Amino acid sequence: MIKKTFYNLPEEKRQRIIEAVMKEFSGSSADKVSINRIIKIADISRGSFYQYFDDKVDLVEILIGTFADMSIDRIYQALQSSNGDIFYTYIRLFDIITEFEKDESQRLILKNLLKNIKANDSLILDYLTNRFKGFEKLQKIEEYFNRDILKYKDDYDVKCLTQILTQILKNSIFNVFVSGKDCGKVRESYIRKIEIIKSGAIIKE
Amino acid sequence: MIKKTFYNLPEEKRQRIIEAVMKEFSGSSADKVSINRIIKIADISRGSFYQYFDDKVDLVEILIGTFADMSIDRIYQALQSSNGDIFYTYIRLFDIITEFEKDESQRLILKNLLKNIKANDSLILDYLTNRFKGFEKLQKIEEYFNRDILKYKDDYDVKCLTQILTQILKNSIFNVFVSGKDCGKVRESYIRKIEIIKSGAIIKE
DNA sequence: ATAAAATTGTGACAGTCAGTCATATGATAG
DNA sequence: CTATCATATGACTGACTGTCACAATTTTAT
Repeated sequence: MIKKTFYNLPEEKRQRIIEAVMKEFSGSSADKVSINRIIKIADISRGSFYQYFDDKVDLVEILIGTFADMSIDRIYQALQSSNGDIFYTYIRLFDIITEFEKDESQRLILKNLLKNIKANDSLILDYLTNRFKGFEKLQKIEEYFNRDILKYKDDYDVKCLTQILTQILKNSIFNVFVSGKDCGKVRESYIRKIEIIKSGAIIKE
Repeated sequence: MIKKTFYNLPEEKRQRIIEAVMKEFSGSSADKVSINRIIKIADISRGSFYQYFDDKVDLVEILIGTFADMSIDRIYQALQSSNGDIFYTYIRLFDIITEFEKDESQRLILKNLLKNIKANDSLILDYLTNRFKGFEKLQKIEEYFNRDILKYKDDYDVKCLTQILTQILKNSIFNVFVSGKDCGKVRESYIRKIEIIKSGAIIKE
């Protein structure tokens, strides 16, 4: 948990720390990140660091929060404009997240961040979902989806479907940022997968 | 890379080390595993350890290899007996892997192993796929699947389909071992997801 | 059998790290 | 002016990994 002392800090100092964290994370993957180096770069004392943060996890939270802040408006907009089409929404999500690939610094930070994230960690997408919970009108992303076009309509089915799509999205994002695969090709394969999920893999008899 | 010196070791000593590794991994998650403790338990010197292994990664390889060895026969059998039904095969894979949940020690090791595995790490399933490459007659698991019942038949489509199924399988395995969710419930949801992928999520018009 | 060479074993050591704690400094209020 | 509270500091502890010069052992050659 990021402590309240961090938010009490004068803007200048807080920014200095955030920048040091970003610098460290663009050079080392999450498990190699050194608090020693960060306090050196940010020019704060060891004791101070532990007065602001519990541990490295807090630093990850800062970074993910930063990325989330940068894209939350566009995601909100994508949800609004998709008219409840769950498949279209997931394609838009991919595009919004891979926007970060264009900025070299952001790409590196995301790479190092994702590289060592635990396999079942919630990460950005779930972080965003949590953020959305704060929105008055939304409880879950799922509620956005128009069920009229879906074959299965009860909550359990919709949940299964979003879980499948989220898994495929996560995996594609990893292929782009961590494995460094060509974004266009990954997108192509991602869309193909969505198509399969949409219309089914077996022939109708 | 596990060094050849490790395999030159007398059986007794090698077993002592493997047991020490298993003991350590059943008590600590992969990132907390201590080489110090392992060499103490196995009663070998620090220098020796580094003559057998490069680093912790090798220990993970030992363990995954052990689990793979335990299940490879059953997986091979499952592939043979499924008559090329890719969906049935993936359900069998889930069942074979979750067998390990019944043994408390194996459950703990797998939990600690999976907990910190990098999100896009190959893991057991891919490890097994690689093993299969060693088999004379097999190149990839995919070649086992009968494409006649599939709507899409070219290589690209089959690859996309197996990737989707593998992702869903991985996620379900994590839910069982790491998140500690009820195996029966996870299985139910896993089968539901396979059903959706199989027959499609949208209504036919 | 003996010497030489290759392999394996050893633990002290250097360098790094995270987290703690007694103490110092600064700010605020009575 | 002093008491209280919030913040800052860096030395310190204990733990960790990977290395290296040297010792012991086994293998090979003579």
